[in-house]
Amino acid sequence: MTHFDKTRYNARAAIVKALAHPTRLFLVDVLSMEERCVCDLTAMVGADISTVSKHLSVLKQAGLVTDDKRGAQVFYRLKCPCVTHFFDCLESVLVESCPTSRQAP
Amino acid sequence: MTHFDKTRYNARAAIVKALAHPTRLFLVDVLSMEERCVCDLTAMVGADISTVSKHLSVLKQAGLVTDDKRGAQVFYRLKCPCVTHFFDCLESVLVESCPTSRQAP
DNA sequence: CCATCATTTGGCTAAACTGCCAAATGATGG
DNA sequence: CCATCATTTGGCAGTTTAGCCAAATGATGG
Repeated sequence: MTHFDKTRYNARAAIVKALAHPTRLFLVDVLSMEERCVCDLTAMVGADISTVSKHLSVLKQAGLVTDDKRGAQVFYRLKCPCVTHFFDCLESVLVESCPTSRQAP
Repeated sequence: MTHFDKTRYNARAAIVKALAHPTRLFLVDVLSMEERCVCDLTAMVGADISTVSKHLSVLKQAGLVTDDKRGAQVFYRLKCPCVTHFFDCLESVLVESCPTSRQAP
């Protein structure tokens, strides 16, 4: 693995790490539909608002979402819609490894 | 977020977590080409063999790879080829967030 | 059997991550 | 200005993760 490779895989891993939490996956899923303010997201997640704010900042730092302050509220939205394809792939991995999905007989 | 949702996002996060490490992303990338034994992978990664073995077992437990013992060697291969699409998506996120890629003027 | 090669497992320390509370910051409307 | 609402930041305790070494397991070939 060359130095160039290391740099590349580190960059990729930074993005994957940002997604590697159930709450953050949920946030990405919600934001893929439409933008939302932090208080709405907090209500949906059901955790402390500071916790949700930190999760959002992780996603933001990874370049996955952007925020937009309007009045006292901050609205977040998904920056890269392609992230949604992630979920299709995740589901197919889940189906693959799920004991109920058998190979053809 | 319902209990069902929580379960679903936990399951997805388990897979994403398994990918959330540069070495494991590298392993998936290599294995997407062809199967490899642990010693080959270890040489490519350039870490202790026990470290690589543990990374592989993380990927295996997440259902991303399978292994196959032939003689004294263990060969790993990618179980779900769709994971490769991940990388395309990751790259586009990187391009998006890269300062050198500007918006249309 | 024994030595050897390939791999996994146990264990340990350092580092990173989570989630909550409390406090700070910022905007809004008297 | 002051009180209030929305959000972020600091900080702490508990949990998880990473990577190395050493030891255990498993197959192979005398």
